[in-house]
Order: sequence, then structure tokens, then C-alpha cells
Amino acid sequence: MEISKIYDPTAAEERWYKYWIDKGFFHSEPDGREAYTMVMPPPNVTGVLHMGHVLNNTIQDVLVRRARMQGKNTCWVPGTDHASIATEAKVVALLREQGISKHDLTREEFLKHAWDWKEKYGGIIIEQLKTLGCSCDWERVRFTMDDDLSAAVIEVFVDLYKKGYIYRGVRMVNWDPKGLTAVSDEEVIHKEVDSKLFYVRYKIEGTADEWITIATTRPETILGDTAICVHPDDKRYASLKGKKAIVPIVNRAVPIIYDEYVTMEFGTGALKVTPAHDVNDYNLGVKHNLEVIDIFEPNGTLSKAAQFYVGQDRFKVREQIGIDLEKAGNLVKTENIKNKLGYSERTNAVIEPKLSLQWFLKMDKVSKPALDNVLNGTIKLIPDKYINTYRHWMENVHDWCISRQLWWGQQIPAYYCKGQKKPECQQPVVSITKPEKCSHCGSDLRQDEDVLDTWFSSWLWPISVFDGFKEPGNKDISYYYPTHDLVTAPEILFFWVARMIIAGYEYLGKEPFSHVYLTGTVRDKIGRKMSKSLGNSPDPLDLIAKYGADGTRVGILLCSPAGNDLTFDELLCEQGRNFANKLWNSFRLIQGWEPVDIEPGNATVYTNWFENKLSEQIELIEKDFASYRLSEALMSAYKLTYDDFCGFYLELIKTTCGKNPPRKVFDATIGYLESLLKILHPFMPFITEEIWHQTKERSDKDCIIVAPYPKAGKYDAKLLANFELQKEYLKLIRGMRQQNNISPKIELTQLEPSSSDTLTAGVMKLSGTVYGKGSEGSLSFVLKDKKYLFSLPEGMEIDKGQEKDKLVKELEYQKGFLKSVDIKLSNQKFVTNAKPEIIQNEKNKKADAEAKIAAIEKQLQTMN
RNA sequence: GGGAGCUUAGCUCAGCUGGUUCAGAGCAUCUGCCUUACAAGCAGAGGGUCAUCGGUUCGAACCCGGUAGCUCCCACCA
Repeated sequence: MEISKIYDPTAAEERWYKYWIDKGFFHSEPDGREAYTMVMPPPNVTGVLHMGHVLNNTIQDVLVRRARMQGKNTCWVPGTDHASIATEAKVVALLREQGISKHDLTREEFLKHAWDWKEKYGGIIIEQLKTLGCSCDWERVRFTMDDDLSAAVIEVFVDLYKKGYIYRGVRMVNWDPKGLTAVSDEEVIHKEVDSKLFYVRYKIEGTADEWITIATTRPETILGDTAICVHPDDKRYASLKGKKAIVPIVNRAVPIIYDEYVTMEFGTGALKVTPAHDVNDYNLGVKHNLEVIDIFEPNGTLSKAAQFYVGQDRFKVREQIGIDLEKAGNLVKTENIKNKLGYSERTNAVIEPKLSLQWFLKMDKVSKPALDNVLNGTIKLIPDKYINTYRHWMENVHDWCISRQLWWGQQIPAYYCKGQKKPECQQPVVSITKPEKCSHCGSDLRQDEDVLDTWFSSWLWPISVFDGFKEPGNKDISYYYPTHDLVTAPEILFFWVARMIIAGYEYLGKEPFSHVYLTGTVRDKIGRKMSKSLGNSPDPLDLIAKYGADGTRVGILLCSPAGNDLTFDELLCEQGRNFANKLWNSFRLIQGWEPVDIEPGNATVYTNWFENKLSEQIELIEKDFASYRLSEALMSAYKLTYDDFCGFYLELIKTTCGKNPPRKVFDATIGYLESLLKILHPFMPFITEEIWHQTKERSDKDCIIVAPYPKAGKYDAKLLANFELQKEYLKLIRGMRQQNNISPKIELTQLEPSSSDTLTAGVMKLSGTVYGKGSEGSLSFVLKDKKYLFSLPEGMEIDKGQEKDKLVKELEYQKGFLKSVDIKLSNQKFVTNAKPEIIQNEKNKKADAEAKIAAIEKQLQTMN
């Protein structure tokens, strides 16, 4: 059968993915084997696959596939997240396009639209993950708003409320005027921006021309001012005690208060106080019993309470009020400054601090075990530099604002009495199901309008996907929990990872996972974060179409050390594709061989070598996996295949045996190829499966996806070191052949390094000009301190170079080295502090150097 | 404002307890080859004051300071 020179991934990838699912390789049920469990960080249901997902899910798939090949019962649970703000915003926008306003709909009507939308578009990312080759258990796919999962959320809310960890209160929250909801502290991104500092003077009440000047970046909030605050020690303002200032525009008299909170050095040392729109001002307001005037509507326009500019946007008002203040003679000056503003993570709107009634979870009640168990290593963060960050956050954690003024999500199970006939009626009733009537007065109840923060459902993910709440202690949860690895982005270490750990300890008393692998952020070639808005992210599906899923996976993995950001370049995918093709062609070569029944002879040397090499490299790859250095593991496998197997081993067999290798050699070679395929399978699942089935006839379940992962055998390090020289030699000969147009027969019969003639040949630099003095027909050289003698290919000439210079330099170097060893050995401090074996080591080095010096001197004498 | 980390070849990164396993890998570049597995290939070559200044040491990419640049996290000074 003719096999194509170029490997075409498309057909094979689709075929094998279906095959794996058909044969049930992805599905897991509890059994007697050791489990390997992983839950996928659920992508937003609205999402489409981007490079971050590719990175994240490729890493997960590599870990999962390797575990599966190691014989573990592997369960990778996929799913999607309802992402309340993002999804609701999308649905609202879609409805708007259809001319429907959210406010014209009832909650039920809106939710129906949202669910329709979810059914239609929600599965996209799931299908895309399949293209990438993710071996998830698709029979277990979950959505954070599935009935079971929502029920778990409600149950947890009620439970925490009963424990007294959840409370409702008026607090200053981060208000997103675009999303029209409160967001948590973690969802606010601070950015430095250029802004203007306005110096505004307020007249002192009852005086003709006495003023107090304040500095503010937000002059529009003047309308909500209820005090002026100065430092009690500030002499400039000492005389104003007990007086009042007149707020410009609104002409309201407000008290001048004294508080140490004010920095005397900043601005004018006087501060306007707007308790409704600044956290600090709010605190001052509470302390000094100030009036609170909320001048904004939820959407960021001015409310009636502002009296002026009603209905206009806050930023427009800021401009206008500057002009108006100037006209009125209140504006002293403006200054350009840089300050930091909070932006909403989801909508990018400038966050407005706003007082509102929200639900909170007291974090200090639940966070301790989550901190302790990361610090004591029960849960390992990879890389561990994140431990510090994690600790800092956990030690300073604020209460979590868990209510959102949205409809898409789990509605808060709190019920309020409509009648309010008795004082007790004011307390909300929190319960899993809606009570019929108010137990105090018998009135009807209404449910809290708000939904819970999305993270309030995803923090239960590792438990709820195994029905750990619905059916505590069920077969799945007891078998699969705790899970093993969690692969996610560092950005959500607090949003999600920390909270999952909290929930894990709170509800199961156990960590949800043992290792957290934090991936980097995918950046483009010039270091910018890849994002849709910048348009600098390639569409992963295009990459897969162009380079195959295997090539794309290799491409992203090659540049992804744990925790470091990675600069992605499409070139890497090309490298991946080329590698796949190389592998394919190595198979083509072997496939074209016809073994004969003769004894292997010399070829045994090569098979023996490769066996050793394989063991050495498998051991190395094991180590890389153990420390989660996936790109290193891949690189080792890449070099083993490309350089050692294709570039050297196959080349040698081909040269010595032609198309008819001895059967033993042939069988061994197939075996090596299979080992390589297995090692590569987690990285390149498709091509390896494809070749696996072409090497021989196989039964339907004999697939590489479940083939036993190779184990490292014993190997002879010395033999391998010698062969590295053989490789250099082979390359040398090839180079000679090409450059001199001669064709020496490649015969590597002298595989043992020559022990004689230590320095007679001098120093030869293999990669450059050949220096040497060897006799006709032989060549010796020094590499890594050892001398080797090989037969010289016919027709090759030795270039007699500056041998003497080299030797002189070597001599000087060795003498200098000897001196340093001597000094070290005579150094009291060193000797007293050093371990005995280090001293012995130094002594050996000294002896070596002395021997070399003697040899070089002798050599130089013979040359003179 | 506070904290963490980084800076090694054109690019992306290895480099453990300071030394003779220390200056490495892959990619890219250049040169020569379409040699029957593979041009998505083969052979060869060039390329680094290990950011910078100082210190410790017999010896520093590595340890300790200073400086510069970059990144990230946290934070309620208008």
C-alpha cells in the first residue's frame, strides 16, 4: 500500500476521536483501581475556544492521558459555567437587537430567553474541546445551573446562613453601572489613568469672603457632600471649628469636621465628604453621624437627590460642573494627576462605590483550613511562588459580597413578609423551599430578587459534579474525591481556587485537589495579552485546521513552563506539525522494510544502545512529569524521537542493513517505535493512535490510549556517553562526505574508545577545523576529557592546525586550575567547613590536573 | 502606596548545594545539498561581558547590596 509522504491529520483525528468515545475509553465508573480525577475549570457557557482554553485543556489532557496509560481509573469531568453577568449581558444585548427591553419582560420570560440562548449556543465550546482531542468523560458533562447543581448551591446558602456565616447588610459595594449589579472586590480591576484634580473653594457660612478650598477628582459628587473634613492638628483650619461651609451649586450648609484620617500634605489638607459615594467618606460619615445623599441612579446618571443635572451621565456632569464652578467663582485651579480607578472585570465600566443592601459571607469563619493546608503542603501550588500571594490574600480576606442584581443565576432563597405586621416580620426567612406564609403574621411572602454570584456555584464544583450534596457519601464522591490535579489560570486563584478549597474543607473536611497547576497567560509575540478586543489571538480552530490538533497541542506546550506567561507564536505549531510528519516518516521507513531471518551481528550494538537511551530518557521524562515540567518532558520526547531515533538509530540501521534488517532487529525497532508512540501519546494523541494501528493488526480495544505507559529500565550511563561520541563521529563523516564529495563507508566497528595514545592526537574540535596528528587512516580526538580513536574514512584528510598553541593554552589553563585547587585545599575555612567527600573530590581534581599537565608537557617536548 | 518575581544567543527558555558535567537546548538565521522514510528533510556554520555597578570568595550566571528596565499581585488618600 502506498503511504503518503505527508501526514494528513484531518481525517484521522475525527475518526479516532469518535472511535475512542464509541469504545468507552473516556468514560469512568468507580472500580477497584487507583483513581485519577480531575475537574475541568468550566469555561463560560457563552465562550468560544481561545488560546487560553487550548493551553489549559491541553495540559489537562496530557495529564489525564498519561494517568490513563498508567492504568489508573481516569475521570476528567467537563462542564460549563453559567457566568451570570457575562451571559445576562449577552442575552440582554441580543434581545435589544430584536427590539426587546429586559425591563419589559418578567423574570420568567427573560429566563426563558436566556435558556433558549444557552441551548442554542451553550454547547459550542464543548464541541470545540473535542476537536482539540480532550479525553473528558462526556457522560458526566455538567452545567453550573443544572438542577442538581443549583440545588446544591441553595442548600449551601441555607446551611451557611443557619451557621451564621451569611448576613445581609448595607455596605459600600462595588457597583457596576453598566451591568447594573454589585460585584465582588476580586472582580474590580484597578488601572492607572490620567485625571484632573479640581481645587474647589467652599464659602464659610456667615462670612463675607472666607473660603475653604478642597481638592477632588470627582467634582460631580459635590452635590452629595455632607461635610468638609480637616485634620485636627492642622493649624490652617483651627479657626473654623464649629463653622459650616456652603456647598457650591446646591448651596447646602455642611459641618466642618475634624478627623485624623485626612492627610495634611495632600491637596489642600481639606477633604470633602460624600458618604454615599466613597468608602472612606462612608466610614467618616458613620463615625461623625453625617447625612447620606445618594446622587446617582444605578446606571450612573444623576438622580433627583442631586437636584441638578438630573438624568445626565456622571462623566458628562463632571465636565459640565467644572465649567459651572468656574463661572460661579468656586474653581480655584485644576491639576493633571494620575490616579487609580476601579473597572468592572466583566463590563469594563468604571466602578461606582455605592451603598446598597447586599448579602455577604463572613470569610474569616471558613478560611482557616484553606490557608493552613496550602501552607503545610497538603495542597501544592505549582509553581510554589504563588503560596505567598495566596497567604497574603487569605490573611487579609474581606467578606464576600455574594448577591448580584441579576436574573440569570440561582435566586437567593430568602423570603420577605409582604405584610410586615409584626416587628419579627422584618427578618427574612431563609429556606430551601418557599414557605407558604409568614409564620409571624400569615402574610404572603416574596422572594429576594437577587441571584448569587457565579463563583458561589463554581466553588462547589469538585463536590457537586459528583453529587456530593445531593447524595452525601455516594459511590462517586467517595471514590473520586479528593481529585488530583487542578489546572487553571492564576487570575482566578482567589475567585475560584481558594474558595473551592474553603468549600472542600467546610463540606467534606478534605482538600478538593492535591495539586494546583497554574498556567501562564498566553501572550502574543510582542507580549500583549491575547484578547478578543485586541484581535491578536489566532482562532484555535484555524490552527487545528492548519497544523492538526496534534501540531497545535505541541505548539502550545512547547512554550508553556508552569506559571510563566507564554509568548505564543504560530511557528511553534508549525514545528509541531513538522514533528508529526517526521514521526510519520519514520514509520514509513520501517514499514517498507522486509526482515530476513539472519543473526543481527553488528546491529546488536545499535539496538542495545537505543534500549539504554530509551530507559535513560523515560526516567528523565518521569522526573519532568513529577515536577510538572510538561514542556521539558515534551522536549525530551521530541529530541529522543527526532535526534536519537530518526537521526541516529534508524540512520544506522538503514546504512548497515538496508531494507532487509535481521528479524530480531526489525522486531526491536518496531518495539522502540511503539515505546516512542506511547511516550508521545499524551502530547499527540491522534497521530500516535493512527500509527499504532498501522504497525500491526490489532483487536478493537488494543488502542494506544490505553496501552501501558513505558517504564524506565536500567541503563548503562557509560555506554550512552560513549555513544554520544559515536554520534559526533557519524556527523563528522557525513559532513566530510558532503564537503569533500567522498563517500566513505560508514562502519562503526570500533565502538570502544581507544585507551592508548592519550594525548598523541592533541586536541580536536569536532565542530570546527580538525586538528590532529594521527597516522594515515585513523583519527583521534578529545571530547569531554576523554580520548578516542577512530578509523578515518577513506579519502578524508586531516588538517594540521595550530596544535601547539592549543596545547600551550591548555597547559596554562590546567596550571591555573591546579593552583586554585591547592589554595582551596590549604584554605582553613574551606577545609573545616567542607564535607569529607568534597575534599576528596578536590584531591581527585588535583590529581587529574597534575596528570594532564605532565602529559601536555611531554607532548610539547616531542613537538619541539 | 505595599509586596512578589524576572533580566542568560535574534526569539522562547534550561541551568540543582558557587568550581572541570558551565556557558546549554529548541526555534529562527546563514551556507551547501531535491542523497529512494521525510525539503514539513539532511549536513555544516555563525551568534552570549549571563541587565548594570559594587561586595563576599582562591573562584560568581549562581551568594549579598545598589541601580536601571520589565511583569504580576495586593491596597479605601481625595
